[in-house]
Formats: sequence, C-alpha cells, structure tokens
Amino acid sequence: MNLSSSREDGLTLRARLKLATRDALLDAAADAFASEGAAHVRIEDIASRAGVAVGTVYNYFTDRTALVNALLETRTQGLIDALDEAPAAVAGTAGERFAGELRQFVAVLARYVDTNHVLLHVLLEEAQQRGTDSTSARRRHSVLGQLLERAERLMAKGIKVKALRKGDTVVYASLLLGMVRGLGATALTRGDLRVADSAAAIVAVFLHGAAR
Amino acid sequence: MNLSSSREDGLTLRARLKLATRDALLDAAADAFASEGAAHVRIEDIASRAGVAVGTVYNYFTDRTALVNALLETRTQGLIDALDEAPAAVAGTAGERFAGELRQFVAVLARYVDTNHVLLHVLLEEAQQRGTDSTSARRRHSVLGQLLERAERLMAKGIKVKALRKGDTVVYASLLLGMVRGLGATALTRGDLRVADSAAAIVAVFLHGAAR
Amino acid sequence: MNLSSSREDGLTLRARLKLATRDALLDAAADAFASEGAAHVRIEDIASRAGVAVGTVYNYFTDRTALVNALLETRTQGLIDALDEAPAAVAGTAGERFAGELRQFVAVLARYVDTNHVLLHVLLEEAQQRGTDSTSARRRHSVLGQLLERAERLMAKGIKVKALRKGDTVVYASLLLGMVRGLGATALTRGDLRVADSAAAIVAVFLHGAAR
Amino acid sequence: MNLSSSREDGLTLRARLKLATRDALLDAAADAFASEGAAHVRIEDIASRAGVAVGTVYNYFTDRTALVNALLETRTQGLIDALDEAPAAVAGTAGERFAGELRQFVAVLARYVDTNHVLLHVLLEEAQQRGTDSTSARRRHSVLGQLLERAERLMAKGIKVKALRKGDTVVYASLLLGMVRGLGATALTRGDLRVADSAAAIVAVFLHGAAR
DNA sequence: GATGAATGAGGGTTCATTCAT
DNA sequence: CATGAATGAACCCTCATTCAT
Repeated sequence: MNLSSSREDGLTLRARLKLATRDALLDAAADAFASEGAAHVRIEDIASRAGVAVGTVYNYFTDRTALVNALLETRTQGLIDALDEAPAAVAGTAGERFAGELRQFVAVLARYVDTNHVLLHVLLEEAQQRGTDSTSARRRHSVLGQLLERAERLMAKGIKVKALRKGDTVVYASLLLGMVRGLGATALTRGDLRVADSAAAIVAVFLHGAAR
Repeated sequence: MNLSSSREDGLTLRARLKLATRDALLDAAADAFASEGAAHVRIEDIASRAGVAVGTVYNYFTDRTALVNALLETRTQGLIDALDEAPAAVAGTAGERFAGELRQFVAVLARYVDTNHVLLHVLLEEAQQRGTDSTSARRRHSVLGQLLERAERLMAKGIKVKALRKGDTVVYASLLLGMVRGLGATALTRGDLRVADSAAAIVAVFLHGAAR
Repeated sequence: MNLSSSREDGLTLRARLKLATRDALLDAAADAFASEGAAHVRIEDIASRAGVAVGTVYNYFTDRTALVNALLETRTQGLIDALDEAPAAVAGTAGERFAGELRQFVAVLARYVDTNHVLLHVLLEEAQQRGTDSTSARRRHSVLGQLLERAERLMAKGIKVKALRKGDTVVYASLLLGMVRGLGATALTRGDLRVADSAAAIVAVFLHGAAR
Repeated sequence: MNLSSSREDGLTLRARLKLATRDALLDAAADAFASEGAAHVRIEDIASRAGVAVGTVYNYFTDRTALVNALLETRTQGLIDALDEAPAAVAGTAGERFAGELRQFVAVLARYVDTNHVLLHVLLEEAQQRGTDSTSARRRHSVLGQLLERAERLMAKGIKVKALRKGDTVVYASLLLGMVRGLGATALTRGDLRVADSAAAIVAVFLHGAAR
C-alpha cells in the first residue's frame, strides 16, 4: 500500500528502519481509519496495528494531528503525482488529445478512489476542521483544492481547444470530480461496484451527456 | 431552518412547547455541527446554543446518538418529502415530462445542498461508523440509500421513455447525485458559489454533455 | 484551615455548596502538597482527599496550574491581610511605635510560617516557573514580592524615625524575612521548634544583634 | 563550575575521560535545573546539554534520583569543604578571632549562594520529598543539616568566648543562615543584587543589630 | 420538567528506563 | 562504551451521562 520503497536507497540500516516504521505507522493508521472510522481510532489502535508501543508513535509524529496530516500528505501526493505524470497523448487533433487527457485523468482518479475510498472520508473530515490559518492558504494545500486546480486546468484547455462548450471551469471541474466521487460513494455501499469499471461511462456522460 | 412547524397544529400548549424545545435542540445541533464540525461539538454546546441546560437535552433524546439520528431523520425527511412532493409536470411529450422531472429533482436537491451543505458531512461521517450497531447504521445508510433509490427510479423512467440512453441506472443515478454534491463541495470552500445557480448547468451536462 | 466562611452569607444553597467544594479542594490540595511534595501530587489525589471525582476538580479550576495559583492566592491573601490589619501601636515615642509594629510583623509572620511551613515550598517552586509574563509584573504579584514590599515599607519607616541605622531597605527587609524563614526551615526538620516561640529572639537580634 | 578537577590527577586517560563525562553531565544538570526548574528537566535535556545520548547518562548514574543525589553531593561538598578549609584567623583576641571566623563563614556562604542560588531550590524541593525512601532522604537532609551543624558550632564558640550573648545555638544558627538565604532569595528576583556585596551587612546586623 | 454539579471511563501525551546495534 | 529507538506505566484532561434539588 505504500509506494515509498524507492526512498530507501543509500541509507544506513537504522535510517531505513526508521522509515519503515514510519510507513508502517501510516499504513496502520490508514487501515484503522478505513475500518473503524477516523474519530474512533485511538493512537494505541494504530500503534498496536503497526506492532509498536504507543510511545513509538510519538517518536515519529508530534501528535495526533501531525499523524493525520502526514497521512493525508502521503496519500494525496501519490494521487497528485499520478495525475501529473499521466503522459499527455501526443497523436491526433487537439480535440482528440484533450479527450485522451480527460480519459487519463478520470482513469487515474477512479483507480485512486477504488483503492482509497474510505480514506477520502478522512480527507473530508479534515477539510471541515478550520484552524487559525487563512482559508485560501488552506485551500491551496487541501487535497480537494489541488484536485480542483488540476481539473480546472484541464477544463480550461478543453474550452480553449473548443472541445468543450464555453462555461465556468470551476463548475465543469466540480461536476467531473463529483461524478467520480458519486460513483465512489455508491461503491462504498455496493460491494460489487468498481469506479474504474465505469470510467468510460463517466467520460462519456461528461462529454456527451446521458441523453439519447 | 426547521420545516416541522406544520406538525404543531392541534396540540396542547404543553405539547407544543415540548416540540418547540425539541426543534430548538435539533436546530442548535445542526448549527453547531455546521460551524464546529460534528466531532468537536459537545452536548453542552448544543444545550447552551438552544438556551437550556445539559440535563434538558436528555429529557428529549436518550443519548447523543439518538439526537444525531433524530437530526438526520428530520433533515433527511425534509429532503425526501420535497423530492416526492415535487409535482410531476403534466404537459408535453414523455421526454419533455421526464426533462421537467429531472430539472425539478436537481433543483430541489441543489436548494437542499445550499442550505445544508455542512450537514451533509455529518451524514457521511456518521455513515462511516458502521460496525458497532446495525440498527441505526441501517437507518443512516438509508439517507443516501433513499436518495439513490429515487434517483434510480428517475433514471429508469428516463430510459423507459427513451430520453436517456440505455445504461446502468445505478451509475446514472450516482453520477447525477455526484454532480450535485461535487458542486456542493466546491461551494463549501468558495463562498460565492451557490449550487442552485448551477442547477441548469448540471442538468444540461447530465443530458447533453459538456462537449461542443 | 480555611478562613472563607464569612463569604458564604446571602447565597443560595447551591452557591454555598459550590464554595464549600471549592474550599474543600483547596484544602485538600494544601494537605496533599504538604505531605507529599507538590510535584508528586496527582489531581486524583486531591480529588479523592476532597471526597470528589477527578472531573469535579475541573469544574472548579480550568487546569492544574489554575488550581495551584488559586491555592497560592488564598493562602497568601490570608497572610497579607493579617499583616495589613495588624493594628499599629498608638502609644509611645515614634521609636517605640516602630518597635511595636516590627514585633507585630514578625509575630504574624511567625504564626503563618508555623502553620504553613510546607506550603511555602510550593510558593518557591512556583516562583521558579517563569512563563511569558514580564518579570516585574510577576514580582508584584508573587507572595515574596508582596511580603518584601511590606517589609521594605516597615524598614523605611524605621529609618525615617531613626529607629534603624541608614541602609538599604531591600537588604534589611531581606534579612528580616530571611530570619523568619531560616527558623521555619529548621523547624521543618526539628519537630520541637516553633517559630512563634522565637519571635522575640528574632526581633532582638534584628534590632540589637547577637553580640554581647 | 565544577570543583572536582583536582580529583583527576594520577588516573588513566580513560578514567579521566569517564570523570570528564560524569562532570559534564552534572554541570549540564545543574545548568538545566537552574534555567528550567528542576521538575521540568528531562533526562534527555541533560544528555543533550552535555552532548551525549540518553543512554550514556545511564552508564554513569543508575537512575534520575542517583544523578540528582550526586549533583547535590558534589555541589554540597564544595561548600562544606570551603567552609571547613576557611583558615581560622590566628591573630587577635578570642573575640576578634570569632568575628573573623564569622566573617569568613558568611563570605564563603554568600559566594556560594551567588553562584548556586537556583540550585538551592533543588535542594529544598528534593528535601521535601521524604516519605518514599529514607536512605537518600537522610543524605539530603544532611545538606542543610551539615550547614546548620557548622553554624551551630560557630555559634557555640561565639558564646563560649563571650562574643555572643547566651542563647539557643540552633536559633542563632538558623537566623544567620536565614539571613544569607533571605538575601539570596531577593537576589533571585532582583538581578542587580549580589549577596557577597552584603556579606558585611549581614555580619553587622547579626552581631550588632540594625538599630541605631 | 428544568437545572447544573458530580461522575469516571477513556484517550492523548510524556518521559524515565531499557537494550539491540 | 555510546547510541537513540522502543517501551509502557502514569498522569492530565474531556465530556457523555446521571441524579438530587
């Protein structure tokens, strides 16, 4: 579940162990959050899932909030990176290239949602927690904010190449992301549904609608 | 904010007062959840917002869970009722009637989301907390479940009257609901955005797509 | 041990009970600090000594620090008040009146030290804990600061009426207070010694020295 | 700050290093206690101040208590030694010789207090913690006990040579020590005050009083 | 019914101490 | 010997719930 193995090169044994423990803790937290619901998870639950003592958790994260933030960070980064790395299709007309990118975008997102559906709730719960920092700074850093930003960029490109009708990019982006999450939410209660399997349907509806 | 005033007809004064207190508590809870985030809200916060003492809360709700459930129930019921009461457009072809219903459906939903966006998080957070008891869990599921059900019925009708292409009604329903919630989520961080203002855009994209 | 009974007039029963509990908690804390040493005392120790549950402590004091501060405040105030109330001797020459005041001062102090010797350590430990507030503000509020201030005033008067040789009032005041505390410290390890019994000796040495 | 360097003669290099580390730890502990307040200082603080790892501390001291005891021991011993080494003035009458010794005593004490004022709190805080064990408690008592003992001997000699009026040597000793500590306490809050500068005043007041 | 003080189980966090490397 | 990560008992504090007034 953790993609960080590449980080482990060229480090002392101890440093490697430290990273391994840190990752184990994050994985444990993700599992616990997923199966129990974030609010119910005690630090000790995470510790024991990771096979360490409570105190150890605090050797890696200054407090509960820091752990949750770190979890969001790593899990988010994986998604953001995957989206950014998605190689733009080179062939075809501008419109076709856009369609390709859109398909890519949705596919990556769908795969992510299928893997992390439950963790998304943590993201949302956290998004709710307003601290002292300015709202805009927070938006920039929040997962949804970053996603929205990328989606907006994509929409803007689509409009530019005349693949999309003119319209508010924020609205378009929100609708697209909403579709993916909508399917994810349904998948949560319907065990047999996978978002990735409907990626094509999402794109089709987004581009051409459900109407005959 | 509370739609239950119609219930108060034909009751004794005392009974009416009881209902008033109960509603005040639910409103207070809704406000508190919205502005503080469900997990942080203490029973005493709700009590003081409603202008009563803690003990009083327990005269109306057996425990915290009961209060949350009641809140979900009332707020949900308002939505479900509004959806069901939406008068079907009578004129025009079957396709036009379907389009009218769809517009109605989205409009009602959008209005609800604008008013209750934050409360939706409570729904979702609570929906997450399965495992401990199944009775209340089922009831909570029904919030989304009932919505999905109605959306599916609408989709089925749309397919039947050939207004929509054939396809999985669950997927269609999920996409439609997802779009509304997607815009709601964005509205949460963008103060200037109202879902109701984009209801037409949602329907348009859902039916005909965003492509040119 | 608590002098607050006069405060209890004209209050509702509940309010009176609240004060009683608060005082009981302060008394319990004082006892516990005295017999165990401040650092070792757990909140629960205080609670159980006072015959209440932990949570109750937090209904009266926001946290441990607040409790300690309140304790210092009340116990200090008793001493300060006693010093200030000490009626000035009216008869005799200015020198005799000064001597009378000095005797009073030492007597009150001695009595206080005999009763509260151990609590003084708490005061000192606290004096050590530097927070963010400015040092001077703290000095003004600290027990020692207030004592020193009064002692300095007395010394100044003694010098003015030529009962004392000219000299630094801070030094004189510190020496006088030090004598009292010095005897108090010894009394701590020598059970048979009471400072009050040596009050006259203190005054004598301070005024005329120990030399023949 | 550490007076033990003379111990290091005639030892192997390794033994000398061991002693150096030990001393560094004691110095670090003294500094930390002084600037943070004994109760707040963690073993790791001491270790890092000394430039070693936590584990190393336990190679030199079996536990926290042992370290504190050792600290008291060394710092106390320095004082006791200094007092005992103070060469008795040989010239003059018995009375003059006593006065000289008294001056010496106070001077040494004053110098010590100026250097170690804050450490004195540790002594007192720790002295407070009787009850758990009696072995170490006794040793701690001896800090003040030994001082008192020496002061009493000095007072007894003063009485014997008729330099002092007859009186309780314990009281005399307590008053003298109290004066020194009284000034020390004041110096703690008044940065500009040094006890050593007032040593003469202390002796003067003790012998002849502050009265004109 | 309303009140609000009392309750105490529960969870977050700290830190002295251990021990494998 | 030095290192520093792991350990877990201990303590502070919170808050849902109860119940005497």
